[in-house]
Amino acid sequence: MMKSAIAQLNTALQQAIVKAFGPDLADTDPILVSTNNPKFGDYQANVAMSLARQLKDKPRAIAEKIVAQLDVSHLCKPPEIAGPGFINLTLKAEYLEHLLRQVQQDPRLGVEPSKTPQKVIVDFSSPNIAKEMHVGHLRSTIIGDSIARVLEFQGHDVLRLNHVGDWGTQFGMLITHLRQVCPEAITSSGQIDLGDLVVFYRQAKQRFDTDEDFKETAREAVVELQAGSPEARKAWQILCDQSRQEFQKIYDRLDIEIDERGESFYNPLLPNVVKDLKASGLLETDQGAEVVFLEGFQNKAGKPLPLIVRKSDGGYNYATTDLAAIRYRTQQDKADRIIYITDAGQANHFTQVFQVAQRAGWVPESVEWVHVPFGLVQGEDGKKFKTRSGETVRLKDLLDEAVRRSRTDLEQRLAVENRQESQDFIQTVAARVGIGAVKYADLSQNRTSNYIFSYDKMLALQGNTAPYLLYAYVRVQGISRKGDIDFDDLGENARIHLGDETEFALAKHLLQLDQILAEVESDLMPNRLCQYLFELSQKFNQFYDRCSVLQANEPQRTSRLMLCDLTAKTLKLGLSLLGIQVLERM
RNA sequence: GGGCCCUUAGCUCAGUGGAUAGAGCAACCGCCUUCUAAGCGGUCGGCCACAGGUUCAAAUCCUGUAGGGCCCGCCA
Repeated sequence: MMKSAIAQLNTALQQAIVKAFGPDLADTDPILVSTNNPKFGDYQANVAMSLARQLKDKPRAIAEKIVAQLDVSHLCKPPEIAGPGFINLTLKAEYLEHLLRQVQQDPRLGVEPSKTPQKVIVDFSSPNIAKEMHVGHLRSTIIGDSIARVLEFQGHDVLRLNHVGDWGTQFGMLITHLRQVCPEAITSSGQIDLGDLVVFYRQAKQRFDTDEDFKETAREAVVELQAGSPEARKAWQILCDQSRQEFQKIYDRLDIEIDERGESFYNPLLPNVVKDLKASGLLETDQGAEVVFLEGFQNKAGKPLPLIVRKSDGGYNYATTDLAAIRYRTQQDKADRIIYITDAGQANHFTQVFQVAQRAGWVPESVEWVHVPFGLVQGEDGKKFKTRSGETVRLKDLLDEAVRRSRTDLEQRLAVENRQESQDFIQTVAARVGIGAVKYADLSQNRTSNYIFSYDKMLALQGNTAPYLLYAYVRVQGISRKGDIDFDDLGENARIHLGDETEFALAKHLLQLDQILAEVESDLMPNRLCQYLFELSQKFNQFYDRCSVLQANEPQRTSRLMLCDLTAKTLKLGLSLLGIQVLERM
């Protein structure tokens, strides 16, 4: 909504510049930005300073000449010139009221879908078969889901892909080990749970690292599997199914949808990847391995670094799989934008793989490839997040703990306030708040930096947390219950009239949703949406504190009800794009 | 040796060219006969790591330095 206001102001300023200084300046950018302080109005045009040298005049004089030609009276109060030559613009109340009215009648809250919808692939989560999901998967899963949700809302055709680690040497050792110690686990399904599997995996890994004979047998098992032996194949299938069921439990809890397309999917395509690299002349043999030498990457001796696409033992590795995936995603899926959500440590790998794909001519110019990196999850000591005994934290345990703590907080509050609530209510609120807190804590940080994980901070009842935002939403629902208000039926003549400064602040913020979503769409930074929603909640709480709603006289009462309704709808939509569900009461 | 990222208030972090750098937490002081005080207001707190450069304008862009993290040939 405010995007259109900016566009109109931009055009008007450009016209004024031309009127003042002639057609030579037709393409001048008015440098129109939001102000950082309400006392300077809503927007400021900074163009006068930038033109000073070119026009050989003082910025303030230039600003005056522009303002003399500027006609924005239908949108703004009279422009003011301040400081060295800023042109300050303040939107009129009537114009804001008009915009708010439009937003309220629009199920998309004034956010227009993209005019150039794309086919987008979001590659995220990607746990490994036969291993538990742990904190390391948390960020990819949560950030990827949110980015996918925003892009879907913006009208793009999004394919959410789970590139699970379901292939490779680990299956050789796992199958070999299980044949010896627990054969029933790989002959029929449902015999062992993932916890057992993880233990077996650990044992297998240890044997693989220390026992040469075992290592050899495991290698043979890999070959067997790759050759399609029915028995090995079945074992592999069972292991995958078992893990898949466990992953699904986590995804269900997190309310995340994702399509599995694991590494094994690309298996049949790998030989052609190498073959085509050879045909393109990029492939070289080095120390028995098939490699492509990279441009701009050097090893310790200063020689070009190779990307290995076929190991000396003839096997393929993750680089090969990723190359096959890039090719499949551009050529079969016809993706316009491919987004990888992985930790920052893989930045080199992706740059390298993409370089090779590009040099091989597999990626059209029009396709945007983007690695969305994120930092490590650290404990409160700043070190890698571990349990007290030094183990990796299982995602399941992490979520359980968040919900448990959220439940304890809630029960204490109920006791203090002498409230009686059903077990069902307690369970639902604890789960939504706990899971929401985990998600919000992660999403609200700039993802590129490391992230210090703290239950206490994420579940804090005040500050930039999920509970704070959820509470703002609940407050609106409280008004609706108390006043028996149907927000969808406020009457034909319902109008917004802005009076108090908190009403103006809230109204202007509400109208910025479209800009924020456009930013997230291009920058892929969900923390901007978090920041927006947090500020919205703050502005709502300020309004709530200053302006009584139900006790107000008409037409103020209806106007304020509309502001409440818009706030709630915006919070609900925004939170849903973060993958967080709201509550009616808490 | 090479590459990527980070360094902003006591703590956790926003802020990728515009006015006196912002939140939250922590500390201290106020505000519930009134829609859930899980709230609101206020006080305190910063050579934006350092040094140069570009610009009318730099926390923001460029170069260099220091400190921290991560990655770098057959794991993913």
